[in-house]
Amino acid sequence: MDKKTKARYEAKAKIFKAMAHPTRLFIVDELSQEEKCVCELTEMIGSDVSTVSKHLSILKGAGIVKDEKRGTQVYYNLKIKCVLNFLSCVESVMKASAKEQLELVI
Amino acid sequence: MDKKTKARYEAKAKIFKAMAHPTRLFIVDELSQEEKCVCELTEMIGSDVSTVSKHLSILKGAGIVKDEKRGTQVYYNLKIKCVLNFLSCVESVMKASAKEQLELVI
DNA sequence: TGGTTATTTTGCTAATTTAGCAACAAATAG
DNA sequence: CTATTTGTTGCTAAATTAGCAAAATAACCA
Repeated sequence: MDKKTKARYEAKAKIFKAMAHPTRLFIVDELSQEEKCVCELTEMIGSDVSTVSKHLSILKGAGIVKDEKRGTQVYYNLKIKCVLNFLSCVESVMKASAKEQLELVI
Repeated sequence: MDKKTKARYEAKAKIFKAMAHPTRLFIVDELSQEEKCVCELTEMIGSDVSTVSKHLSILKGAGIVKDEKRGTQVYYNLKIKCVLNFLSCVESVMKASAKEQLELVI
């Protein structure tokens, strides 16, 4: 595998990694409906603000969300809508696995 | 967040995590074209067989690929085709980020 | 049976990721 | 200017993951 191809796979993996955390998937889901400030997300999630802020900066670094400061608050928006398609596929993976499991038992 | 919802996000995250590695993305890409045995993938990837086998078992555990033993060899197949749609979205995330970067420089 | 090939499992260490407290920074209100 | 609200950053401990190497398992053939 040449260097460029390898670098491309690494870059793609980084984006998957950014989504590969339950809290961050929750954030993406919430932001798909409407923008939210860090404080709102923090309350929903129930972790420390610093933890939530860090999750958001990972999503931002991956180019998945964007932020906008308004007054003392920072609002986050979903930047790339197609990531939602990921989620429906993931659900179909889950369904297929569950179905198989079930068939093993029956 | 209730227990069930939390568990669902964790399950989804697991699937993302399974894809969140350059080698595993490469494997998914290769398998999208045609089935391959562990030995073929190992040669392409250039890591230790044990490492490749572990990557494959992670993809299998996530329900993304399936295996089939034929003689002494184990062939792997892509089970869920829609994961390929992920990849095109990931590419659009990458393009958008690169474009932004470029605009900062110009 | 014994030896060979293909794959998986296990043991181990190094590297990465995560959570949350505490300190710091920015914007605003009084 | 000082206090308050909101977020970010630095740091540490705990948990997870990666990858090599050695041992174990399985199928095949002489």
